[in-house]
Amino acid sequence: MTKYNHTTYAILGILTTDCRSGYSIKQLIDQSLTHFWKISYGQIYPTLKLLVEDGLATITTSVQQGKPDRNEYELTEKGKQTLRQWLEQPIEQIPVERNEVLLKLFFGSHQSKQHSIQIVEDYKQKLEARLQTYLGIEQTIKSYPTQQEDVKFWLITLDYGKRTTVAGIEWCSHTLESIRD
Amino acid sequence: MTKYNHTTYAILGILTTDCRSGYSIKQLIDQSLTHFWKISYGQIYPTLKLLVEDGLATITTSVQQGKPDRNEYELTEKGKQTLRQWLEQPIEQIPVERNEVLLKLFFGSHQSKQHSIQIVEDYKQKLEARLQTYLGIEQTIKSYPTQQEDVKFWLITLDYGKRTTVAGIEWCSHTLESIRD
DNA sequence: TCGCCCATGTAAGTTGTTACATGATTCG
DNA sequence: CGAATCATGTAACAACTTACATGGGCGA
Repeated sequence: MTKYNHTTYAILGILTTDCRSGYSIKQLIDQSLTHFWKISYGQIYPTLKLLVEDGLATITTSVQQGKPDRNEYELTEKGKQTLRQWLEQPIEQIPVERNEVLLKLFFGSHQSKQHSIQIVEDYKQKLEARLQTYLGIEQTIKSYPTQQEDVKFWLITLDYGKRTTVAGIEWCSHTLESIRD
Repeated sequence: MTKYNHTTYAILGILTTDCRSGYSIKQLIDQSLTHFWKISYGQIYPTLKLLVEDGLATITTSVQQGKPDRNEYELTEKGKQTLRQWLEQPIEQIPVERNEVLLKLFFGSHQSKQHSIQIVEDYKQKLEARLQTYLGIEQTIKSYPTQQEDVKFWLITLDYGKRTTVAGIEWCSHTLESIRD
C-alpha cells in the first residue's frame, strides 16, 4: 500500500467527520486542531486532488443557494482502509521539537546574563498567555451542555497543552533563578 | 539589516565557539544541541557559503597532517553584529508543535477504544525511554569534573527536556484512565 | 459601498532531508 | 583488509507557507 505524508492522513481523517470540502476542512483545523496541527490551503486543495486521483475519495460538486458551489469529498472503501491502517500503527518516533529559546540561551550565555534573562522572561510571558488561552477555551467547552464524544477529545488535547505549557513555565522560573546565581 | 533564517543564526552562533568548520559544526550539533535542534550537511555547507558571500564570515583553508584540508570560518564584525542583534530579540512566537498522537487520538476516537489505548501506551513508552536517555546524559555530564559554563547550559536544556517529557508521561497516564471510562 | 464570509485554486519561494559522490588516513 | 573517522559538497525531492487571483452574496 502506498505511503502518504501526515498531512494526507490528517485530511483523510477529517473526511470521516461532517467536513467534506476544502474550505470546511480548513475551518475545522483552525477551530479544533490549531494547537497541535496546522494546514494551509496550499496543502489542502492539492491533497484533495491527489486523494481522488488515487481513488481514496470521490468528488461531488453540490450547488448551494446564495453560496458558491462546493466540492464535497467522500472517502471510498480504499480511503477508509488506508486511514485505518495508519491509525492502528503507533507513531514511528517523537519528532525533535525545535526550540529557539534554548538556542539563544546557549549562545547568549557566551554574552551577557541580562539578555539571557530577558529571553527567558519573555518566553515565560508567552507561555503564560498561552495557558490563559487554553483555560479560556476549556471554560467555553465546559459551559456547552452538549455531551458529544468530540468534547471529550477536545478536553484531552487541551489537557496536553496545559500540562506541557505549565512544565515550560516552571522550567522558566527555575532557569531564571539558575542564571541569576 | 538582512534577515536570515533560524538555521543561519544557529550556525552563526556556533561559529562563536571553537567549531570553525562544517564538519565540526555538525559534530557539535549532534552532541550538544540534538535534543532541540538538528541541522543536516545539506544545510550547513550552503549556509557557510552564504555567510562568506554576505560578508558575515571569512574562510581560510587550513592544511592538516594526516587529515584532509578543512575550511575554517571566522565571524567578521558584521557577522558578530548580526548575531548579537538576533540574540537580543525575543522570539516572535512559540511554534506549533505538531503532535501525531493527538491527531490519531482524534480520529481514533471515532473508531475503537482499543486502538486509542494502544497509541497512547506506545507514546508513553517512547517518552519514558526518552526520559531515561536524558537521565543518563545528566549523570554523564555531572560525573565530569569540568566546571565550564557550557556544562551549566547543558543541564538547563536537559532540565527542559526532562520537565516536558515528564509532563507528557503524566498526560498519557491521565488520558489512558479517561479513555478506559 | 465596503468589507466580510463563502469557496477554489495556483505559483513562487523557503526550508529541510536523503542520498549520493569523492577521497585520504588510521586503527584493529 | 575493512571499517571508521575526517572532510566537503551537491542534486533531487518533500513539505510547507505566503501571496495572489477570482468572484458571488450579504449585512451594516
